Amino acid sequence: MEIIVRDSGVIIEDFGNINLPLTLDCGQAFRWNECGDGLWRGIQRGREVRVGKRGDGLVFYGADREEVCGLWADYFDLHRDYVAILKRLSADAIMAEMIEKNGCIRILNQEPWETLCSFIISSCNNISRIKLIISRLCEAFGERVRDEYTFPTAERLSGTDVGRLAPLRCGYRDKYIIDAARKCASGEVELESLRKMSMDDARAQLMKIDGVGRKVADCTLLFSLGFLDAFPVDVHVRRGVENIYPEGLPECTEGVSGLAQQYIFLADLKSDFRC
DNA sequence: CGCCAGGCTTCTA
DNA sequence: TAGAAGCATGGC
Repeated sequence: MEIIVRDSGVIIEDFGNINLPLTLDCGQAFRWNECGDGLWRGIQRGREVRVGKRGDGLVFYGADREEVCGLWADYFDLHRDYVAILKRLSADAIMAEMIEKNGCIRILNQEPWETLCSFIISSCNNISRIKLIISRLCEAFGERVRDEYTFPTAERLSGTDVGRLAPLRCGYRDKYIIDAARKCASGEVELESLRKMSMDDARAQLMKIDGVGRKVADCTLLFSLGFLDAFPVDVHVRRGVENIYPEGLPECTEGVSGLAQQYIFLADLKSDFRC
């Protein structure tokens, strides 16, 4: 991975094919906001950064070289060979068309607790309101870092009660957030240990939490724990598969179906995504 | 007013 | 074991 430090920015070469808005602001992560000049501001694991594309590379502002190579390269899944994966997926003509038209969507490696809690909030909800509730959660219970707030830890939330979540206006999901916080903080569910389990075992652990069913569990496995073959099915993916692949997913998606899922999800979410 | 949103739990047959 | 009802909220 070639790194260039220039003009207070840290540039990683060769990842300029990433589609930032589709990766950061289309239902996978909920805390990125465009801040002008094609840059996106976000915060992860307590570190705030601005990221954008510069020519053939990705540029980061507000982080030093070490943090970019460590935290952010992992977050953007830069150690995985997407050129090879996208080439493999392109064996299917429709996948090839969606990839050609929309570029490289990367599957993020987000902090697991933030991901789990965010997708508990996502249930039967729309993306703009999910973002709103999460921003209120962070302002109320997180810690201020420059222009952003950290995502509150499970430990922090396990010490509060359902009543104090009322200002979030998150509806019936409040009790699920508290249950998840208590089970994760107590170690009844050990999120980090899920990485080395089989996908089925890891999913079963997550589903011990109230408000976590198959879909929320699969989002957590895919968007934070490195299970690229997790395939969360929501209303968009169900409809997208019925429309695009009524005979079932093509064979080329095996092992990387989570990434294919994201293209299918967006195809249905944005009706103008594919054609 | 009704319908929908990156669902889940509980009840019922 | 499958299917429906109920659950909060807000945009359209």
